[in-house]
Amino acid sequence: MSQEIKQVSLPTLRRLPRYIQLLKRLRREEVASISATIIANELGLEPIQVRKDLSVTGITGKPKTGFILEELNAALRDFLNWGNTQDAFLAGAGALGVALTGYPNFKDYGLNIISAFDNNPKKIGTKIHGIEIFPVDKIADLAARMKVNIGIITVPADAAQEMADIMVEGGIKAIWNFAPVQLKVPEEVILESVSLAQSLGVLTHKLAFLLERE
Amino acid sequence: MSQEIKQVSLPTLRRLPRYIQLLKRLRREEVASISATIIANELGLEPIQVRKDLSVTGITGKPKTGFILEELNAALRDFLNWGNTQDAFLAGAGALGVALTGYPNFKDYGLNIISAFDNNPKKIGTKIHGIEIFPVDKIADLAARMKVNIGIITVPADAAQEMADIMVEGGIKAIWNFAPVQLKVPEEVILESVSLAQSLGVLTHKLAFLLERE
DNA sequence: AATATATCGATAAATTTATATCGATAATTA
DNA sequence: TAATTATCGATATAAATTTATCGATATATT
Repeated sequence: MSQEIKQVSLPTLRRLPRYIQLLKRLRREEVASISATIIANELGLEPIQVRKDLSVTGITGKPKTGFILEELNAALRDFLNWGNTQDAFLAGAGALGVALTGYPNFKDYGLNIISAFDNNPKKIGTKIHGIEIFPVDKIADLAARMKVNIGIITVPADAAQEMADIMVEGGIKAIWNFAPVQLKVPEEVILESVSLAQSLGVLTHKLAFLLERE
Repeated sequence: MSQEIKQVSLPTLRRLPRYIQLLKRLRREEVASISATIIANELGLEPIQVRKDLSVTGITGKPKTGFILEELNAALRDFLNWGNTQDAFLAGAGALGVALTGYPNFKDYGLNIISAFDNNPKKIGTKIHGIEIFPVDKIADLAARMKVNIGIITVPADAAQEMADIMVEGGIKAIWNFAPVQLKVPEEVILESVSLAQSLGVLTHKLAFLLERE
């Protein structure tokens, strides 16, 4: 991590998208305002925690009624910079890569995958969900020229570090890693990993514990 | 969460799979023993933290050399119950579902997807990665009869809660949710969610912060 | 108009989690 | 064989995070 003036704690930051998800549903139900109490109930949190989390966005609520939904939504999205869509490259057009390019909600999350990359000659030149696939060795050059800031890694574990290096070389500033390895990147590069193993480990351990007690 | 005698903290539990991943690589390099110091260096953690984490498995190391790799690996996998593969149902044979069924490493993580379920009549009866697709309304009955403990949800957000309800009805004890919603399940059911939005939110916020300072 | 109620937001306390300290010990080196 | 070094593991401290308390205030109710 960089020398960032850590203003908001990671646990708080991680909860913010959950609030947005909830608001998305409530907007459809045309709710006008919402209190921290209700949010907490919906998400299984404590009202105090919700209030504290929301305060990082600078928003203020009103006693008795809570927060104006649209205002809160805007404040959260602004804090995560989701209104300001960033272009991204995706490396690895396998099943997971294809799934990600087809995910319809990323535009709401401030992410726009503009190109995919793969080593498989059969895939190069083809399109997945309207996104063209280029050879992997073009990543660095294209990223630099197009000033792409985000790189998504969906290649197998043993190719992931090389892919990260290429992305860094191309000036990519943030890597979203789906490969099951710990990548090494320079301090100033943001690295965020989605680890299925991590999540599954929590589940299997708890399940084992549960089954044991039966 | 249940009334579980919380022995191991969630942060620790979440790090355990990372240790296993590292060991997987080191095993191929035929390393015989490894110290907490080295593990910490590889994963960007503190040696003390690693030692404390590993201690939950009951393993002990030797001064100067550390832990015997195979022993450590076994202890970690045993703690997560990864040696004891559990059958799982997957609901939602879309792109993400397909990607998950094709993921080759789940068998190492104690997970075995045995059947998939979908509402699309065109998909029913077909196979993905050797796994047959059944109609969604069969989930509860089949889960109960086959004593399947794990359900994986990869359906769209608005169908996810219904799917969770069906799984619970079928006696499924642990749900691995990939839909971007907060599911409501009975207290005794384990719920573990993979939230792309959460992870992406951390990334986009940090990136915005970084770009702002340039 | 007065009272009751739900909620906010600031400050304080409690809890959890991470890190530091240090004696003991196995391997290595002099 | 003695001294040195790296590491473990137990205990203690520090830091981060969550939860509690409480006065203030906007809305609803009597």
